[in-house]
Amino acid sequence: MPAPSLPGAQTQPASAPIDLPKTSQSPQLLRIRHSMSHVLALAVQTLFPEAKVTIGPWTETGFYYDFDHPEPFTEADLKAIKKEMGKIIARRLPLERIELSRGDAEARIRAQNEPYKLEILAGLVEPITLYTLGEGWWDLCAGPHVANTGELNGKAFDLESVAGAYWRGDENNAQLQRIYGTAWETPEQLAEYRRRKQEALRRDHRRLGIDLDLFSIEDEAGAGLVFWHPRGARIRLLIEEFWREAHFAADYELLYTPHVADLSLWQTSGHLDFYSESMFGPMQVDERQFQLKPMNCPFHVLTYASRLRSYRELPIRWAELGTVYRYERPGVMHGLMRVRGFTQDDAHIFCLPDQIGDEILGVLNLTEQILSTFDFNTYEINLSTRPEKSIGEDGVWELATRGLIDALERKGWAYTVDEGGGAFYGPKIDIKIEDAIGRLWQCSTIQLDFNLPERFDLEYVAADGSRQRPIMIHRAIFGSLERFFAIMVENYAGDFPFWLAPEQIRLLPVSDGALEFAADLQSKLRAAGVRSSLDRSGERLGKLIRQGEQQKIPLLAVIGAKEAEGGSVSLRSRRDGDLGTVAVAELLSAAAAANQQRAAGLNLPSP
RNA sequence: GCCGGUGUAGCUCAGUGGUAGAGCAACUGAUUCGUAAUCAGUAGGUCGUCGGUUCAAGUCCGAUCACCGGCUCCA
Repeated sequence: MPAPSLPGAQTQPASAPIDLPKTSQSPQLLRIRHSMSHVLALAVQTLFPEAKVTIGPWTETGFYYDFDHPEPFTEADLKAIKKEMGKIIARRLPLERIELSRGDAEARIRAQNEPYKLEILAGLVEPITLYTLGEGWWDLCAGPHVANTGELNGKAFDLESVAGAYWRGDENNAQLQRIYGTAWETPEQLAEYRRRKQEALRRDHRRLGIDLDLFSIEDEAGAGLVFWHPRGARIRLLIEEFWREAHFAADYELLYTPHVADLSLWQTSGHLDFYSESMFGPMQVDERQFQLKPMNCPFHVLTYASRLRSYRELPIRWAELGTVYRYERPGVMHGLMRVRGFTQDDAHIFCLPDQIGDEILGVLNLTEQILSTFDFNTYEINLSTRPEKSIGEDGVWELATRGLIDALERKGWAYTVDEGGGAFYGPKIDIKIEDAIGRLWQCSTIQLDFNLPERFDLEYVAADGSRQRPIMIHRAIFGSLERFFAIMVENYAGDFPFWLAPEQIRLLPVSDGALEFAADLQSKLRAAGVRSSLDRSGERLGKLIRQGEQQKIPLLAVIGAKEAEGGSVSLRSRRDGDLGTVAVAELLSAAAAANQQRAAGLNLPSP
């Protein structure tokens, strides 16, 4: 019997997964998508002659085109446009490249009355090229394109959505209407693309957050403020416990600092000058103004400055799970990914200049250890160097940048360099992780800071008795716990490894006769530090199993008369299927060991 | 903040100006059951919020809040 298709069931592709080429990896696909955007523009101007064209590039999965059109495009319009595009493709219209002078191009654009094209022309260097599409329609374009629309597959494209977009990406400019589309070489690729979109939807942490009762965001409390429900809170606690353990092992100390502080602190730090738009407003308390903290760094800096420091103390490594609040504009919040209150796994290292390399290497090792525990094993590393507008002396920048490179090379991690991409106060390393469906997420960041030690006049006493400025390193591994949690939920699709599951084992009595034995087993599990629940609903086994699977419980333990008598359970694993009969003693020790080792599943002795 | 869309039961959704609905979940009862849904019953709503039009508003209009898809932003 085929497996029933259920919301909670794993969706497996029927055959081998189809490889989906990215535009940047396939010259032919690039031509297809580029031409497809011209076909879209022609279709729109055929149906809506008053629409003005602007730009229409390819994207990694398709293409879009921005139009200036007074009436918003509707879903029905999209359907009509798609139909018109189909007709254009079927006519096998040629696309021809024409090279012309600036004057000729300008004359042609004026004849068509396309104001945006005129603006684009002003920024182009000769030779100017345009591409025709059939008779009469053309667009300023560098290409390349397919030779004729017969190379486009009328069954391998779709229009996906309409969105607002600003002319030249500037919110002070006119708002245009962007039509997004996707296009592929074959209908099979389109189907696979749709399947992957479905898969991303299935993994959406906002969906899973509701289904698995992990967290919520409450209207009455405000947008972007997270309520962790018991199951989500338990997972977060497990993450935090592991994080603390790893930090102590890496010779960090932990800090707790206030959530608010006198506004002057943010004047000293400089945040008020260039960050105030992202801060919650100040509050008046007694005679002083207080500020909800958008960052933890000034607090760690104050802690450092609380007494005189010797060079013998350095490096100092202080970490804090610090909850910060930042004002995000309405309309930008997104589940747990972008919120107004979140917890950073922040740490600051104060060290001597010649300790930079070792310290950065230590951070890289700790980062790898922590991320790989959540099955993120593929990284993309970026090194950002000194920008034009920056503070600090050349020698310090060079020393610091060399320290970062030195650490990356000792770690053996390949990286790309973003010249001039650093912050004004120091160079940095950003780490992106790849998830189970190939998406990249930037979580970890390591930044050197020459600014804050200066502003707060941080010092240590050197060997010769002189006062020197320490080097400050900011680093976060998860970045934001909320956001990392969301990424992790989507990476696992809600199927948490055993050690992270809020409910690890659900005990399912076949009938009420097994309840007593099950209750006894539950207290044994609790004593062993294993999280379990006992279903007393009296429902039939089939239903209990269905519910357990839908709630993605890692282990279901069926308990009937047989098991009660033999002191065992019949185990069913969400990842590995039926595990057969397991003695209670074995279950207890295997489950406790799995927790201890932070394992994905139990290691049971073979039967 | 900007463009477009959506707010009806815990969840998914139906309801085209005239008595607020379904499925699942919940609760109660019966059933005591062996690996993805037992049966029956009960309860659950200021239709996001505020204002307006109308004899009458879930439905039409306005404002507002939130969410969704984007844009912009994210030292």
